[in-house]
Amino acid sequence: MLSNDLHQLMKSEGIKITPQRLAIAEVLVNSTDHPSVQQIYERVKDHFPSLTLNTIYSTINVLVKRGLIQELPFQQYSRYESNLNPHLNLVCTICGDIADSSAADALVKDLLLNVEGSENFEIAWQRMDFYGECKKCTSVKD
Amino acid sequence: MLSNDLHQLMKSEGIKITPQRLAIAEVLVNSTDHPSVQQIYERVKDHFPSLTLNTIYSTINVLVKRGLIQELPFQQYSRYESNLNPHLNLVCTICGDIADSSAADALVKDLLLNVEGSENFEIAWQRMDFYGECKKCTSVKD
DNA sequence: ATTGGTGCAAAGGTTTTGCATTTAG
DNA sequence: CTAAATGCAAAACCTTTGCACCAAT
Repeated sequence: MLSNDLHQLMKSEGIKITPQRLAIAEVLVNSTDHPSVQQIYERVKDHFPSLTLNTIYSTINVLVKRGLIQELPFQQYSRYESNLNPHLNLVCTICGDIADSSAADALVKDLLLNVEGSENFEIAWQRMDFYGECKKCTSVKD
Repeated sequence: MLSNDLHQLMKSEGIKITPQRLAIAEVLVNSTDHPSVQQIYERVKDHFPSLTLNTIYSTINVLVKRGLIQELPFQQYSRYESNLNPHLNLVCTICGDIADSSAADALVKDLLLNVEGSENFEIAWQRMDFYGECKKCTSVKD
C-alpha cells in the first residue's frame, strides 16, 4: 500500500496521524512476515530514535480496534497481520516463520460460508494457523 | 474418556502418574469449554487444597509435549484443548466462550489435504478460530 | 533407592498504566 | 486552543525457574 493511501485510510478511520504512527503502520502494512512488537521497534527506531515500545503498543491497539490489523497471540508474544482477507497462516515449528497461503482461498471461502450457514454463526474474523516445517527448515536438514 | 483409560494413555506415553496430574488431565479431557489455567485450578483445588499453579503449568507442559493436549494462546492467557481432531473453534467476542464445531469437518479435511498438496507443507497440527457472537450473547441482546 | 514431581518463593518477560510534556487538528 | 499522543518510569500480569522436600516406580 502506498504511504499516501495508508495516511488517507487512517484519517478516514478517525485516527490522529503522527509521524510515529505512520511509520509503525507502514511497517505493519508492508511486512509479510507478521512482525512482533520488538521487530516493529527495530524497523522503526532508526527513523525515530526517541520512540518507545509504549508508542508501538498504543498504536497497535488503535489499529486493532479500528480493524486495520489483526493480532495473532502466540505463547511468548503476539505477532501482527495486515492481510485481512480470509487466508491460511503456515507457521513453521522450527524457525517461527509465518507465511500467508492463498493456495486454498476458494476452499477457505467455502468453509466460511458453510459454517455461517450450518452454525448460524456470523464470522467477524478468523485465524487459521497450520503448523509444520517450512521449506527452508526441511531442506536444511537434508 | 474414562479415568482408567486416561491413566493408561498417560502411562503409555511415559508420563509419571501422580494424583494431581491425573486430576488435571481429567479436567482437560472432560471439559469442552477450553479451560484456562485458572479455571483448571478452580476445578481441581477442592480435591487438592495444597495444589499450586506451578503444578498445573508443569503438568500442562508435559501433556502438550506428549501431544495429548493443545495450547491455544490468546491475548491475555492461554486456553487448552483436548480435541485433537481437526475442527473449528467458534470463539465468542462477547463472553469469551469457545465451542468446537464439527459442522464442516468434511470441508476441513478437504482443506488440509489441499494445502498439504499445493503448498508441499506437512501439517503437524492446526488451529482454526472463527470469531463472532455466540448464540447466547446474540439472543440476550434481542 | 533413585528419579523426578510438588509446593513455596522469587524472577523473567510481555504488556499495561500513570503522568508530565509535546504535538496534531 | 484543546484534546490526545509521546516518552519515561513503574506496575501488573502470566508464566517460568530454583530449590528443598516428598512421592512414584
